[in-house]
Amino acid sequence: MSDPSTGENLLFLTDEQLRQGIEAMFFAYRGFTADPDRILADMAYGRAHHRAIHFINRAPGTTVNNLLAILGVTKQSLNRVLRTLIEDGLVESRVGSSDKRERHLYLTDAGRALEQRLSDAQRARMRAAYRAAGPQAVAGFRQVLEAMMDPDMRRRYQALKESGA
Amino acid sequence: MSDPSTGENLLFLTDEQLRQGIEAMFFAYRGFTADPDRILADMAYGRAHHRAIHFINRAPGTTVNNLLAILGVTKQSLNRVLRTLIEDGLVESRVGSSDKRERHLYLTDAGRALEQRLSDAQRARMRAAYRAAGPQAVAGFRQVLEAMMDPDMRRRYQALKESGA
DNA sequence: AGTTTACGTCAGCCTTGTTGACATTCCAAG
DNA sequence: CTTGGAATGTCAACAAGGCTGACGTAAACT
Repeated sequence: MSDPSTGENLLFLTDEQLRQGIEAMFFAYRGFTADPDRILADMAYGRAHHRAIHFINRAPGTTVNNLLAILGVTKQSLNRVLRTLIEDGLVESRVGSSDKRERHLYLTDAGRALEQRLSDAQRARMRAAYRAAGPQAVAGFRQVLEAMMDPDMRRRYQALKESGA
Repeated sequence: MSDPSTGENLLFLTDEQLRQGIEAMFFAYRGFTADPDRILADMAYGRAHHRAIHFINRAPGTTVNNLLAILGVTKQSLNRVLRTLIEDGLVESRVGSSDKRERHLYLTDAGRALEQRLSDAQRARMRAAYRAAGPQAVAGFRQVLEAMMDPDMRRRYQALKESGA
């Protein structure tokens, strides 16, 4: 029953199991983004706007550079998104007080309202999935996801966790 | 210690916990796609090609319509990808024998070779994550992902699981 | 015979990513 | 004080990969 070389059952590491995990990630991610996508489709916004709003809400006053690193896109790409959000009055960009080159980003009331709508929708699905699977499964879920991240992303994730907890 | 209304500890369902789960999905999905993306970048291919190749490999002889439903894109979008794969000799499209309107899709030897390269890279990361987290965490991981899928995607996922196991 | 289905294709549009080039502003080191 | 580099913004051009709409063809169904 156990792998003789390690004394441990390694059946969960077969290629077939890994393939199923890959497909599970694919299908689940689709569900994960489906609800906010529906909300955003009605406005002139897309997933990129959602991501920006999410992380600005999560770390108010964050700099553009920091947001860039978290999102993993170029400044030009982020700038396009950010510009529309600022124009539409969802995000406020304040020049840094100590370092005036930096822009610190904040959600306006309207921005927070949209963030709420989007994250309510996304959390509802997450909550349903968590509840269906139970606390122990959730712990495992988070463990595997963390192990799947690139090391620098894992560091950023941990930092967010600690700041929010 | 336990929620009085249910007699169960529901701390794992707090908004903060859900937010962390959302961020974990985001960061992990980036890692999940990073390795194949690097391979694909060298060729003229993208993530869309990878997905098509993956599912054709997984269900050889699948029809265009079926692939469409699995991938959740329009036929125009899929057709663009499929055409290049056929032109480049990675995918073969055979007219159906019983129903001649249908095209059945197969990977060529070259297609299978690329599929191997891509899925080797992706499975390597998956395997490392699985190994680091352990079998019990993996079970929880899969449970939560399944619960997160849209019902029809869950059905398709289950069907693939059974066909491959 | 007429309708529906499966597929392909043309044309055009949008979001969101990319690179490259260049201006500005400011901090900090020399 | 000057100069180099960092942080930011902006313009332009481009590509991938989604989308809709429209049209055509062949096969199958009724």
